[in-house]
Amino acid sequence: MYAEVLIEYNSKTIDKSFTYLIPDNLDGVLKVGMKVVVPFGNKLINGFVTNIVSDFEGDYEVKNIIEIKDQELILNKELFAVAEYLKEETLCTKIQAIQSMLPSALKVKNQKNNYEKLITYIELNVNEKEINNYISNNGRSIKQIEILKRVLEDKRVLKKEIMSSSLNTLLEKGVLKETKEQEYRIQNTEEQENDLKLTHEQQRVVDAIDLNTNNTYLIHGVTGSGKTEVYIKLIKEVIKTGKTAILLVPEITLTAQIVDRFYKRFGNDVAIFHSALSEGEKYDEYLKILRKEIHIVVGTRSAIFTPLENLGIIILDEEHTESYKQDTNPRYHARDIAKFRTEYNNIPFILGSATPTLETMARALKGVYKYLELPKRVGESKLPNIEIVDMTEEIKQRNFIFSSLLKEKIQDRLEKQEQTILLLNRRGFSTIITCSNCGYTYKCPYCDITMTYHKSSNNLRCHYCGYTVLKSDKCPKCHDATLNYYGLGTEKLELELKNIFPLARIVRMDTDTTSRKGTHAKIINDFKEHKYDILLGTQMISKGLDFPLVTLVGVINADTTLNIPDFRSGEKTFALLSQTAGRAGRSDLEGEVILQTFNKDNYILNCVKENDYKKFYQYEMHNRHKLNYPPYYYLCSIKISSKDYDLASGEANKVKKYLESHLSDQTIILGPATASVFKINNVYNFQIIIKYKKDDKLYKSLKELDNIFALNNKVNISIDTSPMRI
DNA sequence: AGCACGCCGACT
DNA sequence: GTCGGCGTGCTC
Repeated sequence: MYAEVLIEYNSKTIDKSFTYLIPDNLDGVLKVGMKVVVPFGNKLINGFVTNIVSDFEGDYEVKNIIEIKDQELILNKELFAVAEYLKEETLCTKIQAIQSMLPSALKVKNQKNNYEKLITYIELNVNEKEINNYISNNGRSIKQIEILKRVLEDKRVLKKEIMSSSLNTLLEKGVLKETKEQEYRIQNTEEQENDLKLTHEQQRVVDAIDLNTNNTYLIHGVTGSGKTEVYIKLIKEVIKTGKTAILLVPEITLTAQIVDRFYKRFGNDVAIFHSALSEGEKYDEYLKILRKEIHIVVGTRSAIFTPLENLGIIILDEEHTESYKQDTNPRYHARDIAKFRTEYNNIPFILGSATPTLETMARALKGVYKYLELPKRVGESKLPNIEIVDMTEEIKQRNFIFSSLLKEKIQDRLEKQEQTILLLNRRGFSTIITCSNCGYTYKCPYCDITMTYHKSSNNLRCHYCGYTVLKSDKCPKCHDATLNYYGLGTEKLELELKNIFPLARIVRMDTDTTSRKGTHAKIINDFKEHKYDILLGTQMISKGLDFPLVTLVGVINADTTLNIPDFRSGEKTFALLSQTAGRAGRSDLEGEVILQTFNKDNYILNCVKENDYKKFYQYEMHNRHKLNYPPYYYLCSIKISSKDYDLASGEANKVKKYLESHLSDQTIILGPATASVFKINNVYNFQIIIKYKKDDKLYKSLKELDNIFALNNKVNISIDTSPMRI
């Protein structure tokens, strides 16, 4: 028998399987999907068995499979299908697809194979009578007798509890023996809680979902509307029938709280995956799945690849979140993989969000997805009241960071012993120019995105289409000479806050203060227990957190995300601000939100204020239609990069010509333009954007391009078929 | 990916 | 005359 093996090397030139002979000792044992060691060239490397065949034709000599690695790991049929889909969609190699689906401990190249955490027990090695004989002999130390009695009584004792030289003596004499057993690093210790009674609205949503067909549902529920309870109920129904479930969540701020809740409601039936887990922890969680010990997976993006068999439902919470898109190869979106798996298994796919992406909402309104709404918060709590503060006026009164209204409200909360959350939108580009007097930013007239400043040439460029204007000395709108780079850090904000409120207990949460493992959860817990009055942070505080005492949310600079050079900046701003506002007033205390801005008349900010998603949707859809953006057109982005400027630019132009001659006339090809990060590590980046509705030749042409550049080691090409930002 | 083979420049 | 540059091609 022969095995076809996919080799660990990730290269376009060997993206195919190689045939090996199955030696007698592995005949019948070796299965498709196993990881094996094989000779390749003059080395031993790893690979995956993709097929087993009885005969083989070829004029080369086949070598033997050496051995099986990671005995428990077997890629099932579905996973292979997912890998194939991933390869086709993202233009990566097959092995890279498989590689990205596995936890690092099981990745194909991994040489280490002792991830199992073993704990040692002590047991009797001889029968009780002999032990008693041994004890009754003279000269046994008190310590020895004590240990033996303990083991006689408990039969099995943790070694670390009785570790001593006496124990070693007993082991050497062969009276006692060691046994090792694997222990999972993560074990649920939460107390079990009973199910909550769903509200009528929640129940209506649950009832509307058919668990036996492959429909996609959008649950559009405002912040605090109790989506998680709906998910729990659905999953309960699914596992009742013996099937399994995957719940995808955004990054860790949210995972911690949701995981707790799942442990409380599903006990040990849950495996978890997120970036804060160690390699060993992820390995253990993966084993629980392979051993079919659990039915539910809760995790971030990569959890969509977990090999749960007999899947019954996939739920993608906070559907609009960007972290579902991987921005390194393979550039997949978890939503697409989830779609694929739900179709494969003929099961429902649930998308949940308070602020769905326009793509999803458009599909829901067209009836492609079933639309389900949770328009009200659970219980007594109401959506917060939102106020917009005009910072151009405040600046005249020398309030540069905090408006007088925000200061007043914070003071009020401090007195009332309630809590405040302050959001600082830090993701501003330093290469964006804003008028600090009126808030004006340069926008491309053709693409409606913020233009980026290039210091060397003192001009502003659109990195979608390449349109360029010279930077003027004065603001083109208010003619004030205050055009500058806008930037403010959380640290500075914290300092300023301490000056104004010296007695307030303030905690800051951003990438600087949460880099160490566990600090994240600690800040959140401490804040929840009211050890602090004010939580100050970046985007990471905007999602999913539930603090009953928070009644005030302040957004310091609501504009920053509006000015990100991206056609989705409006959508992102709406989502971020709505989500952040949703942190206020989640209990019976009423919440209030203050948005500080230089653009008080901005349409999107006013949609946030009125909490009107539909209005935002209409407005933004109109923009997208006008400028041929999604959901009206699909996008694809191609990045061409090289250390050599002329080479990069030249190849980029060739790529454009190639596309123009190969793609449909209906397809729009923009660029090449300088990419949003034009020069990084001395590498120049150019970008071409493709907008298309339907183009049968697209994937074939992209593949072709990719293959051409695979042989070019001076110029690199990177294709993203579902770009989040371009 | 890694390694061998092969064909042209400056050196013990 | 040889050492070594990296372009090309192969690995079951």
